[in-house]
Amino acid sequence: MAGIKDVAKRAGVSVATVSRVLNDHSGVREETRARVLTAVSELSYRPNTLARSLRTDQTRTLGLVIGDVLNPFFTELARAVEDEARGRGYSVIIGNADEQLALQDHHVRTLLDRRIDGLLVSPADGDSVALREAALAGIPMVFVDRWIEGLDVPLVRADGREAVRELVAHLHALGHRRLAIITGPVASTTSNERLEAFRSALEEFGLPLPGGYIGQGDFQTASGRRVTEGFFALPEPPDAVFATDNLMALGVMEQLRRLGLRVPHDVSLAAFDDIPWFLHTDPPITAIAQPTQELGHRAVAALTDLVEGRSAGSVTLSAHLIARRSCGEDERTRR
Amino acid sequence: MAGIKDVAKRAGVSVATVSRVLNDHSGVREETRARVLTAVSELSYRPNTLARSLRTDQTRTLGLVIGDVLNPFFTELARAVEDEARGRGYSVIIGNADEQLALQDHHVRTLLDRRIDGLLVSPADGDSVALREAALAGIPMVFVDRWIEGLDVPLVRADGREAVRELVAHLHALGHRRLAIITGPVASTTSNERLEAFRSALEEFGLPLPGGYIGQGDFQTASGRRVTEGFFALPEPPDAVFATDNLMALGVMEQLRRLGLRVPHDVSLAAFDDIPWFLHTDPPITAIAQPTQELGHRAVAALTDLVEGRSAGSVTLSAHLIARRSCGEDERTRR
DNA sequence: ATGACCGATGTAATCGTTTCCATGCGCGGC
DNA sequence: GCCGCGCATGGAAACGATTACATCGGTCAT
Repeated sequence: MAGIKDVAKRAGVSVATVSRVLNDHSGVREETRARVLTAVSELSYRPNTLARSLRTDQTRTLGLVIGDVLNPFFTELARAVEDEARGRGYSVIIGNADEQLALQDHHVRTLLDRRIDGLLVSPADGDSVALREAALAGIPMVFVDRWIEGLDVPLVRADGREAVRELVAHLHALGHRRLAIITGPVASTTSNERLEAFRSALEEFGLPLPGGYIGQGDFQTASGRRVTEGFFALPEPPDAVFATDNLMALGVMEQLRRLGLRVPHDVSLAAFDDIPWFLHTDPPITAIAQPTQELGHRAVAALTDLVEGRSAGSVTLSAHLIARRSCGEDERTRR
Repeated sequence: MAGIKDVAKRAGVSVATVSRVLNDHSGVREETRARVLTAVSELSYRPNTLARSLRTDQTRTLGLVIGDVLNPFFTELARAVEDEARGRGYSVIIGNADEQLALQDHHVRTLLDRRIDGLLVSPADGDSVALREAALAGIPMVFVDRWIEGLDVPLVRADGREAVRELVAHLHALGHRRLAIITGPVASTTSNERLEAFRSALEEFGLPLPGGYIGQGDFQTASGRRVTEGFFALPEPPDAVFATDNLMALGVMEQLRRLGLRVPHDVSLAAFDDIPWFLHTDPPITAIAQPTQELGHRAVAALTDLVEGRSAGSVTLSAHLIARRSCGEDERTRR
């Protein structure tokens, strides 16, 4: 593979000059620049980014660590992040944590070893040594969607609390009184926020939230199945289930089908995170939608601010309820 | 950030020795090795992969360019690829082509600029200059799922032809006679294979395939909507539609809903690529399933063979039909 | 006693860039 | 006619690792 020296030789100039035209610095005679450019294209020379980054100490690359690449919410986020980053002249390297702390930390370290300029992360549950160290070491870093308490890192997210309250009101209006929730991992910030909002909305409506109606999930499909199985082994199963992400809602549907239960006839279902398929499921699923793309765009904006030496603050957007038929019929959903 | 020199200084040895213990070369006294290791952890030193790769001319990184990150088939593939690669000591950098030739080539070049050791790609439609050059330049490369004619690059894929024939037989048995297909981009190899298999199966069953029943899509949702709109503007619309990927099937459903048409009552629907949601749609969708994970694993195996100097051959797996209710009821699907 | 050899370590070249500094040249002002 | 200046360019030192080769004691066979 041709290097800058080959280009220099062919153009009859020094490597310094080649570098100058490549990074279009001023002060190169037009004719020289042209000679270099032809040499570049004749050799189809491409600069070695490794060498370049080593020298300049910047990679123009952002790392993105997501919870689960099989979760449509995260892929939509990743798509938005990559688009925005590309527009700003950055590449993105995605790490999929598969909701596992160890795998997340593996990716964080790998990305740091590559000397990425900044890190965008939606941290998994638990205390991440790698992230804590990175934050302390001053790596430009922004949390998106999920976060870790006690770290001074800007956060871009959607506040789902009001939408959860709306959801509870919606379920209550439809006559449901035994509402259950499937949470994410214990220490998950988003899941806890959703649980707290759920709990306080139930209180507001004078409804109880027995321990048995709080199912411990992990944001992945299988846990939705498992928790649902538990719910329906209860002497008095819930009459509505709220899954705090879309993959667990899928698990719920799978298990209900296995149990021969119908939505919303036997039980209602709602999910956090709206995805295109929710419109076409049987029945269409009521969901809380986040402005996923804007989340991605804003997160990249914040991160590049940090990377380029500007300061960045947290951003909170809002989520909203999209009522469909999975919680029963009312005047809004019947059509 | 600490460098190898700092470690050397702290351990009271030369950088060469540090490097030796880091890459566990033999011939370092046990006590020296221990001293180095403590220095490493005290400084929490991590080798700079840029420098390392520059020197050794290998990155232990594979590039993966997929058609569309929003397509569950590709994310499942990406997941499998990353798993397998990690097991073999490689990282993966994903590039999302969004089904656009230009974006695909952008990613291919970016990956090559990063000096990845090998490239796994599911090429988009059309003549890719970047891929052609890479193949000619001898970059270790493997195609997965899709391919480009005329390039001598191993291919790992599933042959869908038999399954498509099965699908047509299934539709025919259910009484459908006006079968339509939504293809991918014109030059897409997989889409063409599916179209040809469809056409010859129709022939076998004595059914016509009028031009109006061949809808030109692009593997993305919007094209499914658009083509469906066209089908139902025809004087005699089809009674069954076969979408050659899952995203276009989603588009079909969206448009049918808009038109107030029901599946399978008004029209049947089947898709290539099975995804978990197809079980829960209204009605569940008949699909042709590929062994996606195995595709990913085998592709990585082939690519690492190439990278590590062994030879690699193409692999062809098979796909199979999963009949559900979206094509109407028969004894297999009723339960 | 001597030289060959071996094991443990250090020195320095190298990978492909960028960039600081030096150099050479032409030109205008005096 | 000389000085100084600016412009275009080149030389060489980094960046942080790996690794071929040199070095240096010490051991052992002769």
